[in-house]
Amino acid sequence: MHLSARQPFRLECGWLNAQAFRWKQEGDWLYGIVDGALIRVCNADGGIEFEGDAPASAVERYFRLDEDIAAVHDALREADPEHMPRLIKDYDHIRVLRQDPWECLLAYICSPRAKVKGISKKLDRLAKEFGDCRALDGVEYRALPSAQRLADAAPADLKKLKLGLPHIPKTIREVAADVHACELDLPRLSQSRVPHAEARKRLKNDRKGNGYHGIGDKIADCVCLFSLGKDEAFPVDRHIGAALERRYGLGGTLTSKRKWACATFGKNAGYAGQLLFLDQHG
DNA sequence: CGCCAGGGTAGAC
DNA sequence: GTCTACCATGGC
Repeated sequence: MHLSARQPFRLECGWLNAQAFRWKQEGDWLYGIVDGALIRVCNADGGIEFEGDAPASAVERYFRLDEDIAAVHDALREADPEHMPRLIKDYDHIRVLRQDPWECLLAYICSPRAKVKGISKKLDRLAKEFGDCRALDGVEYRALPSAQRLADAAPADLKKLKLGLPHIPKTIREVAADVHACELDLPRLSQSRVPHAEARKRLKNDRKGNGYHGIGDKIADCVCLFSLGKDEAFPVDRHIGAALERRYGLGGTLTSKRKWACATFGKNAGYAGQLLFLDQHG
């Protein structure tokens, strides 16, 4: 089925995986899971072509095809006339995705001190061990496991997947249990009336106010931006930090850099960060 | 502020 | 082949 984009849009495995990690290219098609269903997508005149069992509305929402990206670009050019025009020229085809919040949270818990490709492999191992099989025209693919499935997983089975830093299996189990019990209510946090600051605080701490080990500002902001629709979130990692120092002469802590970006780019800070990341990253 | 925590991997040789 | 530095980090 054809879906048209409101403004310039082009799929590429590179920028897709910099946010969502699990899209796979096979020939002209990109395979991935949207709304629980395996789909394949490719670029088509003025938009994309997709096949699979996900509703068209879910695919449109995931890629944010109906977004008025030109208005975002206008605001960013005005906020920073020195750097943004060139970045927008090079990356006007990308969007900030709207992923499934649980899958996004799981992915970024696995992200610290790993490269994009390494994170993809960890998630593939999780999907192979615990996830359900999906198929499309003979192509098989494993979905990421549900929160319930991981909350019930044996710690040893999680540990053997080599998910990286030692705290990660325990954090996954704790967060999965809270998500499943709706003590960490991701659907609620995705509502536009829930402010970014509240969503970030909820992602970092459990209901008793104890911090989840390994979920700090950066990971919480990635989930806010890439799955909860908080476009003002500005996750600061090594690449973004370096870009801000090089382009804007910024110094200081990660928090001060984040605040500078929020003050400069306002409600579109997340898009600015994504442009800086792609430019810095390659 | 400094340091440390797996483990895969890209790049140098 | 193998040695090394580095990685969408956070906690102490």
